[in-house]
Amino acid sequence: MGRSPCCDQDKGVKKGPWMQEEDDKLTAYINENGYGNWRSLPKLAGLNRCGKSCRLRWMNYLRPDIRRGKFSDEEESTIIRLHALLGNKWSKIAGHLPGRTDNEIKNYWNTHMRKKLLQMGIDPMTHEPRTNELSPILDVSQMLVAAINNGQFGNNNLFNNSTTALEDLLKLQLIHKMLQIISPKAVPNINSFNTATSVNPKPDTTVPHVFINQSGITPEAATSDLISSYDNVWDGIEDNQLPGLVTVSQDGLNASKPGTSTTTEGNDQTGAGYYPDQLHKIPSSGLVSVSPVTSGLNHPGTAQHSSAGSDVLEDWGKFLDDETSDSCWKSFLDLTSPTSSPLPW
DNA sequence: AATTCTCTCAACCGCACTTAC
DNA sequence: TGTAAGTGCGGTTGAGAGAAT
Repeated sequence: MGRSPCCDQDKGVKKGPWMQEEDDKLTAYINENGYGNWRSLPKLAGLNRCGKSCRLRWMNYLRPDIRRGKFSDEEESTIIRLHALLGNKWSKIAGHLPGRTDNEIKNYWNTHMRKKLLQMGIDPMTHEPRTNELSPILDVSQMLVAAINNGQFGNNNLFNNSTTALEDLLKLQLIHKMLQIISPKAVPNINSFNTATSVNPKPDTTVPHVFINQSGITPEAATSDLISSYDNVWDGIEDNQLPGLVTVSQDGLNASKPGTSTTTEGNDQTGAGYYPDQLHKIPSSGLVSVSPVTSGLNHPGTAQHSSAGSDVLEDWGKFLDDETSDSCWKSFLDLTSPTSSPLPW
């Protein structure tokens, strides 16, 4: 079905800014009769306007419950979180902000908040750190790859369900780094580990010691410090509590297993690497940001975009709406919500 | 004081979805 | 079931205001 022509488009109806007299006519008519059929309303109200124009004027300006003025910090935070969840669904976002119109929110986003996020190094579309800000995540994931490739986990014990203290530490550090990027003020500052030595877009896996703790603290002690810093944030961590989990295919990663050649051409050792079983399930859309364009965390250093984001969005929406959920991931999300701690913006 | 530039936001445009027949 | 009318939505535009030169 094609587009239907706009009502009265070619009948010389008035366009442009509304006059006070027109506002009065429209307000008076709707107050007395309500609104229902916008197409017929202009004629009935004595207005030489298109019905769409009348609807827009009423919805965005004349409605009595319109809230005007500067957006509050709380409203800003809400918009950011909802935009991360819903994308440019302005009317849906407006539904969560009483008195605000989709048009107003859209304008505010495009003129203020986009700039603000860009200044913070956050991509306003994906809500993910822009390339440079991903480096800490890449650092840690690269550390894992380097450690695995160089046998730092011992006799491949990552693959027989045993867990080393070092492995625990590295995993926790990876999550911690991600949380720091998402909300620097909301996560504890951990001084006991200082593993990332440089930002290296193409990690040198021939240097096995890059992840070794510089301060000499043992992995066990560092892990203990990190865990205690989060108190009960970590409580109840279990697999599969986050909607949109994907299982990373080892084959799809062009992976190399530990113990195999590290120099074979075409066998990617430089960041994509091989993910141990324990790390196969990763959030397909990041911890907080959920947008139609999702991050390719399964391949650090590349920007893999998913075209199947809608299902994940729905899952996230249901997940976040589920008040009964006691998922540990919800704890993470709550950690960044304005009700529990201030966001950096 | 005049001109130019930048920013803001109300309004428009056109597509897509829903509803009615 | 197909079609047209009605409506909603998101992207874009452009006039006006304020800032900068």
